[in-house]
Amino acid sequence: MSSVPKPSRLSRERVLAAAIEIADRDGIDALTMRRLAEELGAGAMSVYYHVANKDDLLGGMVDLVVGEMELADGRPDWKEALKRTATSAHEVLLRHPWATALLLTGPGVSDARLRYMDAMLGCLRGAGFSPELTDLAYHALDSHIMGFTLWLVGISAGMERLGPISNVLDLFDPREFPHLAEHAQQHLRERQPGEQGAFEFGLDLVLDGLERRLSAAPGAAP
Amino acid sequence: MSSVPKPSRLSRERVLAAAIEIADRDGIDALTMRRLAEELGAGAMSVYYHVANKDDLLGGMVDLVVGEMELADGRPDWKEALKRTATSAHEVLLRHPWATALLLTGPGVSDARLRYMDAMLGCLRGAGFSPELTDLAYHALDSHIMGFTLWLVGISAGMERLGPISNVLDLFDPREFPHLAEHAQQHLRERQPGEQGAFEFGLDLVLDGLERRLSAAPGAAP
DNA sequence: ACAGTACTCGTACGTTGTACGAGTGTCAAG
DNA sequence: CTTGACACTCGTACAACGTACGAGTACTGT
Repeated sequence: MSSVPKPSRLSRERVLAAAIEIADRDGIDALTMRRLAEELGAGAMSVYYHVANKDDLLGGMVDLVVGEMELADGRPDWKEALKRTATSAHEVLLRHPWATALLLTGPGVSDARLRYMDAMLGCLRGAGFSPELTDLAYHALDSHIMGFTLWLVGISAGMERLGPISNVLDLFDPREFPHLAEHAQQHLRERQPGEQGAFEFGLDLVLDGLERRLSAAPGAAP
Repeated sequence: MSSVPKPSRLSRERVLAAAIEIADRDGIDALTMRRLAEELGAGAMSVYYHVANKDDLLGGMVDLVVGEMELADGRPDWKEALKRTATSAHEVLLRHPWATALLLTGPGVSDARLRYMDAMLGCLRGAGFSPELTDLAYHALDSHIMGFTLWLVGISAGMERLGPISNVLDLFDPREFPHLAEHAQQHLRERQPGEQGAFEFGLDLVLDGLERRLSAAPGAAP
């Protein structure tokens, strides 16, 4: 009768979507197989027909998240192209704060991940980087994207746990850690624009450095 | 009779040391409260007298690991000083592969961590960076250290899971991901020196960029 | 109508973190 | 020596987790 499967029927897509919703809303620890099944209005074990096990579930979720990222294209301005993918990846990962840790510690690499990597590598090679430099550049960029994002979601989670305000100076003695005190006050001055700026600052640092390395030793023309 | 507590008595130090040993040897997943107690020759619940709960245990472990890291000092060559802390942190984290993820996702900041941060911030301020630039520089450096290290331990673990050799080209179609294939072969050319070089490459990228930003806008003399 | 396939789910098991409270040893004061 | 307080150990028990197993149900093509 129904050409579209009734909402009571499950599917891998519905399972993954519900799992992502739970993780986004209540955190990755709240994502239980039973809780996921409940959200889907199904029995606990029904999920296992569409997903091999929890690792497979997590892998599928990460896959979808990575799929949201904008791929590096072959526009003439390679720095701009890389900046766009990097910023896109950063923003996507901030939308799904649980994903970054999974991406870095997860078991396997998904197809979407391979596509993302390949696009970035292609962008670098197209810009004239040698295979060796491309390799190094890729890891420098990826480290910054992942490292910065993971740090940001980490302290965001920490902030929430500590309550709304909780004077920062209660956490440590400004006498013992004078530079840290200054650093904390620095962070309280600006809000979101400051954090975003920090990501782009480090990104520009890496990109500018890469540009200099490129002009110092341009790749051999094939 | 015994001035030194008998080895059958536990202590927070003995508990944390045993926990780190288990995590280093068998991975963080093998670290169970029961397994830890067994290693200590004690009953499962005895551990809880010296440690509030598992989070406290993990926090204490991370604290010890961070304590191993070489602090940034005030030597005249600030780039060299930062390179030393960064490399030290990288090496320490490679000795304890489980620690990086905990450091970035863990609940609270420990005293050792605060000391480490303060030393690095102090080094930057001493080099003449303004508070704003110091803030940005610190996060750029930290992101690279953590991001690169976490990526490295991640793929190391992944490699072990995949078995000894397992031709890389079996993982994806070189036709579909040509740049990725080149990247993989690039990685197989050199061994350990290549990976270490990649960390220092990204580090130099950041440090060189910071030096340029510094000379472009030197900090105000206090 | 029937066989087969696709899918659902109730029950049950092993493992985990840890709350609870009863035990043991040591030591200072009476 | 007795007594009580304290520091510390640990056996039992429970709730929550991932998931193996197999019986149940619904849909499909013949």
